[in-house]
Amino acid sequence: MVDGHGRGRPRSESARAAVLHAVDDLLVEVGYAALTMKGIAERAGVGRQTVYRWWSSKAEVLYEASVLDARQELSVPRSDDPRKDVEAYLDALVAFLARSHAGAAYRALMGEAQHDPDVAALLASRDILGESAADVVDAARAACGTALSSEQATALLIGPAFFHVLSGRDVDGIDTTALAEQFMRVLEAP
Amino acid sequence: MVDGHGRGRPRSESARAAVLHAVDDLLVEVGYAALTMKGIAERAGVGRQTVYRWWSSKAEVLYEASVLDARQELSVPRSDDPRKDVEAYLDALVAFLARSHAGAAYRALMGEAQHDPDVAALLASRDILGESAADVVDAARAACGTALSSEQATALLIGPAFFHVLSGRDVDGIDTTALAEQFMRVLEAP
Amino acid sequence: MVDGHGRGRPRSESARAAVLHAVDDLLVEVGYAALTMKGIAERAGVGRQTVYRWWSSKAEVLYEASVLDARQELSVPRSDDPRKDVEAYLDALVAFLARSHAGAAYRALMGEAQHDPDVAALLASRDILGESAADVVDAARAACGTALSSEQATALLIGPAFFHVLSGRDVDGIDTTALAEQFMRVLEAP
Amino acid sequence: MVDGHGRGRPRSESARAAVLHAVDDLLVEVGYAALTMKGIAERAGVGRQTVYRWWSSKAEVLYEASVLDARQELSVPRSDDPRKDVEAYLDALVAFLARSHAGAAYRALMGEAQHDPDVAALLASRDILGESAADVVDAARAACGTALSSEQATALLIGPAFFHVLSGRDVDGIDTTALAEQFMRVLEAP
DNA sequence: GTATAAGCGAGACGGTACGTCTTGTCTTGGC
DNA sequence: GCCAAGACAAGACGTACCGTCTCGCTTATAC
Repeated sequence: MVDGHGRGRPRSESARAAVLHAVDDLLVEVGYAALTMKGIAERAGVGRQTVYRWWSSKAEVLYEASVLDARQELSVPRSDDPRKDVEAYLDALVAFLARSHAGAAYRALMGEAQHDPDVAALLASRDILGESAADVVDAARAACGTALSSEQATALLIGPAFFHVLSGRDVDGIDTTALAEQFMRVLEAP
Repeated sequence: MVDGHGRGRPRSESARAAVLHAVDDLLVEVGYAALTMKGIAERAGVGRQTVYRWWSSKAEVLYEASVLDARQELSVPRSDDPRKDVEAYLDALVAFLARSHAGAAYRALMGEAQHDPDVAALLASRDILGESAADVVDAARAACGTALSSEQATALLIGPAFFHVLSGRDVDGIDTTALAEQFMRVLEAP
Repeated sequence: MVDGHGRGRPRSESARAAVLHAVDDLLVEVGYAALTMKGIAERAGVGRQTVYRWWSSKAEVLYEASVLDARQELSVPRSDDPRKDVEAYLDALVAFLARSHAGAAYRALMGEAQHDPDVAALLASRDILGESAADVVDAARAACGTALSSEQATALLIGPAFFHVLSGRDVDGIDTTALAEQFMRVLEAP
Repeated sequence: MVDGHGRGRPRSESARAAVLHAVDDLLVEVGYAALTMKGIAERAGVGRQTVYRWWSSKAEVLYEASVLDARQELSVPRSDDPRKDVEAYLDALVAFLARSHAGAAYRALMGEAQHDPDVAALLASRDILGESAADVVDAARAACGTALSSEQATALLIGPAFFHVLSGRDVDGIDTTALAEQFMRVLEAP
């Protein structure tokens, strides 16, 4: 009992992995609406109670399955040029939101959060987009000496692309170079 | 057969109104997730078939019931000062997205659109936010002689506030005056 | 609306028949313990709600499916000789309890009634065995001028065979001629 | 290894007693239908595996917990008057079947035996009712010089009361004096 | 005025996911 | 090797909603 899980059979790591794998597959195959706890359990070859024991909703499973991927996809290397970093980040953001597997999960959860307080709380527990942008935003703010708060700058950076994708506009119409330039212009204002 | 509906009993306007009224009430009372076609029909005192006859999903009913009202909430009077108009529009936008009844319906549908192509098509059939911003955006563009396209400017105007609200951030933290200024600064760039 | 079922789609007689047929088949195939509402519905090609709508438990379905058969199997023609009628009834009773399809259902329900008050009430609503014996019992009582009440005579007639079968004794060891003679001897007592 | 249990920790007598005690309590509190192996284990403060290790079903636990006690409830002292002994036995039988704690367990198992061959075999392994009646039946048979076999006489003695109780008839309506007289009359027949 | 036709409320239909429950087994650490 | 704890796969429970259907009734136009 070194790991504090008390007595009894320990949690099956293989069952956990099978569930997370299954939910990943199913999201692509059937979409979020047709994703069900029953379907996840059956696809994972796992009892339904086992899924309910560790996750309380399909949103929670999806969140755990995708959040790690999301953080990785949204991390971009830093360079000496803040403007270039901003543009690279915007490229990664658009790729994530519009084309990535994990991004589809994120959009589904963000959507669900609009009418389910539990999902909203889940997403709020980890501000995936905000965190991913924090480094590049702070570097740009420091370089420009702007008066904008970190939160204002983050919304300014992410907002336009976020709105573009979530409102269903054509993703190819996004000019990240221009977005980066606009962002820097605001930060450089006296 | 003056109105082209052929023979047979004409559609009941009172049933239509009862359904739209019921869906409005129910959204507030039980939320989008618990909104069901069955519940709408029962609340409206209407047969379920009658609801299905005219709308194919709860999203369609909600769209007709609430979202179309959004346009009036988002229309702001024009003045001679584009900057003031931009700020007034942003105030209306934030009030709509974060505090309005119709805005809650809009956010629910926008969320649903992230994983339901039918709802996405429904929302795409009329770009409510983009249309509402068109006048003020075009006026500002004309006044500043910017190189930004209408679509770029729209995303720049709406995006930050949109992201702020949909990502669950504190609504009171939105400074529309600052957002308007940032927007104008980008448009005024050489 | 002549038959009082009010408005709405009328009950499907084919669904009712399919359920009763299915429960009959399943009792034989899988036994009472493995009989489930889910199984009945699936076997009948019927929604589960449809079964629950008209019967509240597997016991009720089984009761409705078997009671008519039971009454028919237990009815014996009357003759002029009460002793012969008594013996004929006992033959029918033993055949029903020990060898009949409907009798298996009856024994299952009688067993369930020992620990389920709802099933007990269901069986009490129609005293199948008592009713079936009433004619022959009353005729014998009239012929003998006994002091035994109808209920006493019924228990005396049915009891020994009933106990023999339900306690798991060998059915072939039942001598209905002897049982009939014993019964008549008690009735003929001064 | 003097007591034949081989190596390893010996069976815990306290666990065994706790299980039997728990099943006794639970039968009264929740009834047979709601009695579960899980519930028994939890009530006894015992692992589920421990219950399964020594009994294979709730019927077996119940049998060991209650039904074996039945023998003492059904044993009546012998006198010189077979008729009085018969009546005393019938009084004990009715009290057991209809009012005793152990009798409730017996009726539950008898019922279960009607649709579960394992339970039927369990009950058949020891003919509790028949054994309890053997002495009084044999004494009466000897005193009367009847032609009835032991099995026939047993069914005649027990059957009417057994049927009366198990068919849900009013227990207070049983006249054991009359039943004893009827039984003796048949035995005394030429 | 009398068909004909379509809409209406009601509610049953077959289907299927929900979240909970019990089953019997398995896997820990502790005694 | 037994024990308590508790996770495991399996699958039934009874409820809810899905979208469709079938009723009798109502309300129109068309003949």
